[in-house]
Amino acid sequence: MNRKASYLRAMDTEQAATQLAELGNAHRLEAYRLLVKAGEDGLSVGEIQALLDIPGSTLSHHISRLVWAGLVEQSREGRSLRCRANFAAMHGLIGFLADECCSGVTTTCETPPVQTAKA
Amino acid sequence: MNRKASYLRAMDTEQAATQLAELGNAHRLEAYRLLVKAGEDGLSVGEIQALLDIPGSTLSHHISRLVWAGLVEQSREGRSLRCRANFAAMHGLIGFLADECCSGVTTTCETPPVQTAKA
DNA sequence: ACGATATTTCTAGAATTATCGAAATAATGG
DNA sequence: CCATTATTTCGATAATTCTAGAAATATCGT
Repeated sequence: MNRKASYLRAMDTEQAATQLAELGNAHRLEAYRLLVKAGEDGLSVGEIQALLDIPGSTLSHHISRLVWAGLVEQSREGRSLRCRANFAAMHGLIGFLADECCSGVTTTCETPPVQTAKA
Repeated sequence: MNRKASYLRAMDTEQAATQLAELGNAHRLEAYRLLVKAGEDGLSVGEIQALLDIPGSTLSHHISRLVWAGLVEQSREGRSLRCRANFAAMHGLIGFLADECCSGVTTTCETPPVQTAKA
């Protein structure tokens, strides 16, 4: 953890490793998946905390890492901080993994997924 | 790092996090990508070492983690240990990441990628 | 059995990460 | 301004990970 996400260039190994490492923790991965499910509406930190049931300081630590890695974005809404998955980053990461490996992989959603039900 | 890959069930968060964490290190990710590129031929540990230029003990440590996570498989060939990417695991992981997110993602290669040139 | 090659295991220090309570900061509504 | 809610920052500790040299193990050819 020593390099910020840039998005200016195609994903390099270091950036991909950074993002994979941040997703490589069960708490963070669960939080991230909740955000992916939530789509463009996102979730507040408190909502995530209620769903994951972990101490606030611990969750804050994990979310800040996801934000640092460029996988999650935050914006304040009153007293709450709303978190949203960065879908572009996700696609970039999947593309990186699939590159040189899975010729059939295509990611077609530029925007968040179809909203069926709120988390 | 406290749980072996099972493959008996659909990927769960813990297993996905384990595999993501193992890919979340630049040395391991580079080694893994070399193996993905190499396709079904794979590469020996020594060949990977020559390409990555890191001490043998360090590389051995990283490869053992990839093997432990189920991302790489090894088989002895004489004095060398041949390493191959586990493409099924890779597809499972990409599927897990894409699930609930990227409706357009499909991975179509069951077998290693088209062999164009050796690494 | 010996020597050479390939790779792992052992070991240990440095660095990073995870965890969480307590205190601090931010925003809102009286 | 005060109380309340939401979240982060601080601080401390335990645990894990990274790194790499040295020694050990495995395999082969002779």
